[in-house]
Amino acid sequence: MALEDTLENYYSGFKKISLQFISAEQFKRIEKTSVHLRFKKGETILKQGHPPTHIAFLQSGIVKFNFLSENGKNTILTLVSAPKILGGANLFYKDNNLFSVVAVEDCEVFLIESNVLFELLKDNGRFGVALFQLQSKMFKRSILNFISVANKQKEGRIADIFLYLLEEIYFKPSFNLSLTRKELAEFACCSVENIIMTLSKWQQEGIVLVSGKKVDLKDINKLKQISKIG
Amino acid sequence: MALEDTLENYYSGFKKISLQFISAEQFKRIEKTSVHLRFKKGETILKQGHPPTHIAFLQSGIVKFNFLSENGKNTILTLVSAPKILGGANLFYKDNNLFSVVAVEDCEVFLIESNVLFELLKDNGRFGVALFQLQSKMFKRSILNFISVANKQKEGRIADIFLYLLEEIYFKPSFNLSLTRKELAEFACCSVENIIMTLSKWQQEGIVLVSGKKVDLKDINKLKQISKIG
DNA sequence: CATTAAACATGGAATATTCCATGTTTTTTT
DNA sequence: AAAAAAACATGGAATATTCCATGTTTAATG
Repeated sequence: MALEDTLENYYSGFKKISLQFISAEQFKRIEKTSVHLRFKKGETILKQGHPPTHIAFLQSGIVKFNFLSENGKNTILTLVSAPKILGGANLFYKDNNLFSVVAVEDCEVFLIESNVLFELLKDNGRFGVALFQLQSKMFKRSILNFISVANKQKEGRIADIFLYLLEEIYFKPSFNLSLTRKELAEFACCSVENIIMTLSKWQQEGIVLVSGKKVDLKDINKLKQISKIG
Repeated sequence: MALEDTLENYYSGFKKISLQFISAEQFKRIEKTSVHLRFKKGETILKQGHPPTHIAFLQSGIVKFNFLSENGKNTILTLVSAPKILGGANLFYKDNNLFSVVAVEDCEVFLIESNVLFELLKDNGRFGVALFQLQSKMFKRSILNFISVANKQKEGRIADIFLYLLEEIYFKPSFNLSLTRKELAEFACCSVENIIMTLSKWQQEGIVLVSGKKVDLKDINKLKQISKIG
């Protein structure tokens, strides 16, 4: 297989979406000023506070959106799996990046210069609307998660993030968790102890089967019920 | 003053923004299918769960973004003062409205058919980007508020919403509160008692002067400090 | 203007959550 | 492979928050 073909596969997701709205020629302009990169688990792709010089298209892997508060506390705003356009609230926002994007699994990323994409959007309303819609859809889940955090107590919140992992990240009830207990706590906005105790409790009740990073959601209806009660 | 002139003033804010990006002729297309409405305090402008048939441009007044959870709990996602384009996450999102928009002060609203605006955006990338940026800016504060709710405890959260009221709604330290204590609680995600007790405490400490709906933020630096500590 | 409902206010009991101490297991580094 | 560091796990004390009971004030309604 020629190098060209391999590269082709790298950004095929983004290219496929783009070519629905812009010409091959216009896409070449994006290609020329873009780079393909691999990030290892734990590496930062976009950094909070930095100027939004790049938009990232996530080709493969899983990333977390990380917000570091003044008081040093970390919050995971959302977790996202490929293929997705990243850049988040930063995408169309002119200020410095509101949050960091960090790999929680090895990732392949297509880094696009934001001003190049931006210029293209000005003459391609449909493309802009499409990208905006992709963003909005992604953030809807994030907003719902926040509402969960705001209104429910720990069990309901933890149930919500496991349902999120099932429905948006792993797509099956049995998976190898990419997040540590600490990260789960940062996602559900509770203490690490809450995560551990709740998982132990659910294990005893037969709702989940947990062993280290291995997770098996045994009773999804029960999880949904816990989520609903709050 | 002729009726025409009066109407002109009604949607001047939106017209002014729009004409930077689209032609007068194109704006006429929006005008034709749009209506101007007044909403009294408490009335719902856009309803959660309804199809997103309209986008609202808020000409004057103050509105809250209301989310009603399955368990019956209400959350105020954000508070917004005119002039602003509403529609929220709904604006570019195809699903039914994610939340309600409700007047907390008497409002003047320009209701635009979303498919008309949408069609226009397809041929006017700059206009779309401008609207998207307005949205993103509005939601940035909302995201920061959520992070506050998720990470800080009640005093820090309540400090944050009063700083928000100062910086984004009333623009001066002394104002007539549009929200009830219950609504403040729904905004800060705590109990009504927390709001009342905290205000009493701050009153005694000379940080604020509260008497019914009248609020005077006496020591803004102290509020910022409370916000920072969490 | 009397009546009713809603909003405001206070304090203590009940509950939820975090913090801390301690120990084990797993992963990473040398 | 040993040592160090990080992650995982448990339970009780300390703290934060909500819930409940009760009463007052303010706003809405017939």
